[in-house]
Amino acid sequence: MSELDVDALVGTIVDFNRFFIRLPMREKLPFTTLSVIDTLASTGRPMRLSELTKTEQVTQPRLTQLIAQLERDGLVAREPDPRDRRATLIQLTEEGHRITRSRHQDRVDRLRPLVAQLTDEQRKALAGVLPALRHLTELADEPRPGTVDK
Amino acid sequence: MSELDVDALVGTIVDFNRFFIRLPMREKLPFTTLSVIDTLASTGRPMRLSELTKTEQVTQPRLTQLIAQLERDGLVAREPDPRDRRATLIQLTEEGHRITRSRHQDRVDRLRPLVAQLTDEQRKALAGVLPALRHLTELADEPRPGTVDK
DNA sequence: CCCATGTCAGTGAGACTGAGATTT
DNA sequence: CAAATCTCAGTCTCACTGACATGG
Repeated sequence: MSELDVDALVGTIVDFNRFFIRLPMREKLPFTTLSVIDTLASTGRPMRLSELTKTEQVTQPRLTQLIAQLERDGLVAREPDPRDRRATLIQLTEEGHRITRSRHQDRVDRLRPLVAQLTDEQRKALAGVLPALRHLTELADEPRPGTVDK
Repeated sequence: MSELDVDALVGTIVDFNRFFIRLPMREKLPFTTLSVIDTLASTGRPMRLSELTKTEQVTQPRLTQLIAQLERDGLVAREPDPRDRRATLIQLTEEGHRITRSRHQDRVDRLRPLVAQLTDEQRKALAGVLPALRHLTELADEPRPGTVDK
C-alpha cells in the first residue's frame, strides 16, 4: 500500500473539513443537538437513550435533558419500549427529518458552484472516491474483530 | 459536469465525517478551542483577535476570554501589535503546536489500519482525490469574485 | 468626532458528577 | 440482590448581549 500517503490524506481531509463543516448556514443548532439528529436519521430506526450514549460524546444525564428539549421542540418523539419498560424509544418526527434534509440541501447548494469550477479530471476523481469513503465508513462502524471492548 | 452527483458526494462525506471527526481521542478539548488552535496552526502566522473573529464562529468577547484561557494554559502567546497599539498578535506556542501534531498523528494511527483493509483500487482513488479536495478548499477560502460582502 | 479593537459585567444555555427510582 | 435504564439536583464551564476604555 505504498501508493497512498495516509499522512497527506489526513491533512487534506482536515483542511477540507474546516470549511465543509461550516457550509450549512440554515437550521443552526448546537453541535450536540445536530449530532443526535444526525445519528437518528442515519440509523433510521427508533433508538434507546442508552444506545445514543455510545455514539454521542455526552453523558447520559445530558442526553436526557437534550432529548427532553428536542421533544418539547417537536423534533423527536418518545414512546416506552414495549419489550423493556425501563427504556424509551426515540425517533425523529417529520420536522426532525425536515431539518436533516434542509441541511443536506444547503450543503449541496453551496458546494455545487465550487465543484463547477474544478477540472473534469478532479470531478472524476471525486466521483471515483465515493466507494472508498463508504467502505472506510463501514469499517469504522463495525469494530474490527479481535477487539473485545469492555 | 454530468459525471459527478453532488448530492451523493455530500451524503457520503457527511457519513464519513461522522466517524472521522471523532477519530482523535487524545488531547480532548472543547470544540471552539480546537478550532482556534487549528486556525492558528493552519495560517502559521500571528493573528489578531478581530481576524480570528471572522473564521471562528464565536463572538468577540467570547474569543477574548477563550484566548486568555489558552494563554494561561500556555498554548498561545500574545504580544502587542507594534503597528497598531489597539491590537494584540496571537500565535501558537511550542506546546500549542505539539497538540496540533499529536491530534494529527492520532488520526493517522487510527485511520491507517482501516486504509489497509481497502482494495488497491480504493486506495488509489483516495490518493487521486487529494488534488480535487485541495482545490475545493482553496476555492472556498478565497471568496469568489462578484461577491462583495458588507 | 467617528470607527476599529479589545475588555468587562451580567445572564443564560450547555455539560458534568453524584445520587436516586424503577424495571429486569 | 445485582445490573441496566433513565431522571433529578447542584455545580461548573461555554457563550451571548450590552456597555465601556482606548488607540487610529
